[in-house]
Amino acid sequence: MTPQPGSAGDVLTLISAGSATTRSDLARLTGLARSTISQRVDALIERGLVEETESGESTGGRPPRQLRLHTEDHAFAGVDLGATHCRVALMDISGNVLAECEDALLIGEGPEKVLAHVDQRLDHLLGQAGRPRTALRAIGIGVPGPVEFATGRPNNPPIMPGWNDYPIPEYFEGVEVLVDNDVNVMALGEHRGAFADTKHLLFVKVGTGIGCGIMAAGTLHRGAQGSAGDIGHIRVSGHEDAGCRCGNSACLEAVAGGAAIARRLTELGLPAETGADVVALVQSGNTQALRLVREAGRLIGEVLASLVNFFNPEVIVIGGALSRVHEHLLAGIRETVYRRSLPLATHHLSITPSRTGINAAALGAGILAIEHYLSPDNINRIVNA
Amino acid sequence: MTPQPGSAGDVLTLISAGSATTRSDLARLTGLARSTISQRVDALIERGLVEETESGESTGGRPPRQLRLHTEDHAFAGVDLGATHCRVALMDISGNVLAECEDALLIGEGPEKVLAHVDQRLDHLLGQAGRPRTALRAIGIGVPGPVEFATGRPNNPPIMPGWNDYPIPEYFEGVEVLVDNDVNVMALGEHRGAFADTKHLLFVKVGTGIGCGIMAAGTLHRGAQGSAGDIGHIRVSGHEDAGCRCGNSACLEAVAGGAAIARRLTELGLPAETGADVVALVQSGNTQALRLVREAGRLIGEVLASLVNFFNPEVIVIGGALSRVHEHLLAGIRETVYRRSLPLATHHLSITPSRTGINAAALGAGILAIEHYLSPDNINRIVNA
DNA sequence: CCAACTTCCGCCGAAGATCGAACAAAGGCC
DNA sequence: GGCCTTTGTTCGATCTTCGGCGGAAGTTGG
Repeated sequence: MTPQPGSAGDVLTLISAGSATTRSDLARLTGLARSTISQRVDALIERGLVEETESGESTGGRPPRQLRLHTEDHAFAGVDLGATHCRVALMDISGNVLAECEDALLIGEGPEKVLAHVDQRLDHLLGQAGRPRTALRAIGIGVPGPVEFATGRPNNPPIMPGWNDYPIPEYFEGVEVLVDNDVNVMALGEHRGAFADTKHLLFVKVGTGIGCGIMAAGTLHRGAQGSAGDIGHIRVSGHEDAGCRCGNSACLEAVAGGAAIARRLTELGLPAETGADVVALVQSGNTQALRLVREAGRLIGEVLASLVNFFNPEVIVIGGALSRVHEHLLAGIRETVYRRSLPLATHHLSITPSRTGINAAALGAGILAIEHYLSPDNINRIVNA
Repeated sequence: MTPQPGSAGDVLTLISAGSATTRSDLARLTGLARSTISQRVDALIERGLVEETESGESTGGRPPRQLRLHTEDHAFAGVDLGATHCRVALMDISGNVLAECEDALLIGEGPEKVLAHVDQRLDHLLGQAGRPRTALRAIGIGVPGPVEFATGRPNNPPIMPGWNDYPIPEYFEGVEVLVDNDVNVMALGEHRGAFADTKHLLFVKVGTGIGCGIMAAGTLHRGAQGSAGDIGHIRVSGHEDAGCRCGNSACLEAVAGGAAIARRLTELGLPAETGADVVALVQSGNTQALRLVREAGRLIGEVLASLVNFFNPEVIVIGGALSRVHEHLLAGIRETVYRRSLPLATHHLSITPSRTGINAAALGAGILAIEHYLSPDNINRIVNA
């Protein structure tokens, strides 16, 4: 229950985080005797979790033997299930992608069909990477709807017919499965990949709909029912006429989501259906589309301005399909946030486009799986077994 | 760094939280041998942190000796500094109030004068409780403005002239001092006092201004600059004409804060200046005042509806001066939140008035001090010294 | 009222974990 | 090549923890 540094799990955490690459580092960081560290490292090597690489640079004495995660024996999968697609990334224990794939897949087909597809893809990718199925330690899955994280069951998801309360982890046998909302895993992936030393971060996904993943104190904030971050249905002023699929009106998503922009473009005589169509129009230089995207940015910025006052994040990352035209979206967002939020909160705030891009969700889901496996508790269990 | 249950600090945490009251409980909860537990408990008793009380109920065998925090040798202070008042509560280590006092005090007098006043009050209360100054282990202070928690320095506080960047802890020698925003300590006090098993809670203070304390995963979320929870300057729709002291317009505080309501009542020919005046008018049955309070509730509810979608708390507690007429305020808040937030987030959400009342801040500040002192790390340091 | 049973708690030898000193290894520096 | 620095291992000493035993202090049942 208390920080008492020194278990094998802690040692591995330090190696995994890159905080320590040699036995001496570990001794210094943990305060343990060098002999004790050696013993811990030996145990980790014996379990195939750590390996020694070439000797490092000498600093005037014997050069230290470098340590790193042993990347051969284990595999992890990150699965990104969207409304109409499925991406799977196979990763090694240090987060490198070994193989990945993407196909069209309708989530509305229901859990059995979709998960069977995922399972088959997993086998395929494992074969491609030359690793046996038994190497697969954990799977992370991001789904487009709220999930009860502890059980991996979707919780009344609006766009996942047939999935309500379906126990996704039970479908896969012999592997640990973690299921979370897609925006949450994107936030996790972005945080670990690009902003690891940031404590409080918001990841805003602007696609067909609008959602937000929340990193608070370095961990995902999921809220009481796992529905935290559902900012798509926050009301924006001056759009009472815009009805939303949720039954209310003036929801952010109903005026600034990709679908909403597409609809308004269609009304202007520019046929568009999806966020991708909007992006295409903007990239073709259409000024109407550009104006609408920037206006959407302002509306999103209005909501984010409130959330900046409330949550006081260090970084806001903008991702999702529409972030492909992020310069215009960001212009609107920044303009509003910096005008409407308190100076203290905005002074050190940065608002940036996603760095992980299209694969954000799959990578984040994989990281969710890896971090679960590498958690000190789990490692101690493995080492002491 | 890892949960490795068993240090003296952990044992004390279990006793303090009431999770364990006997040595057997401790052995069961920690998984340590009974003999080891006895040794830990002995050390804690020797340091004057734990004491044995009467034997408990027998369950068929020898009755266990009950353990509890030793409340005699230590004292902690919680200080609530408002714009115009100062409350100090002296508490024992288990959070019971030994003595308290309240006086009018203008925070604008500046740190030296105000802190000298606090110091004198502390001596007075210690005398009243019959404890020497040396018994005072830690002081928690809540101030009406943003604070850099790590250093205890106010950060550009708007209503605390002369306090900017003043290192409050250094004023007190030989005692640990923790300084935080007043709303934060109120949230902490309310959480520990009434909603200890709640993970995510918002405490909304409606007084002259409007602020919010955030408990996320059982701990205070302070944000990157310690300005999290500053919801008073979130924009509400349809009140563009209402100018706010922050320079923007349509801020929640400028339309629904106690000062704003008082101003509007004055315009209606009902002279009022402060939140207390508003409360008095409502309690006297004035329908104009009642209408305005309810309307203020709706506006606050509009903002909270957004935050419920974003943060997904289990409980929202309403406190502050205006919560004395909470039935009317809450009616407006509930009405709007339940209409505008997503069903998943509101289904198990409860919105209730504060239970700790007028002393919320002083109690919360005291709890901040006590929890700091009782933190496993600190206790281990004390026991191993 | 007393014996049998249950639970609690301290004592103590055994087992295990950690430490630190000494030593070996491997490079840099002159 | 000799000396210095840093790294890593070996090994006995020390400290911690465990768990069995017995005494303490109750309840239960005849």
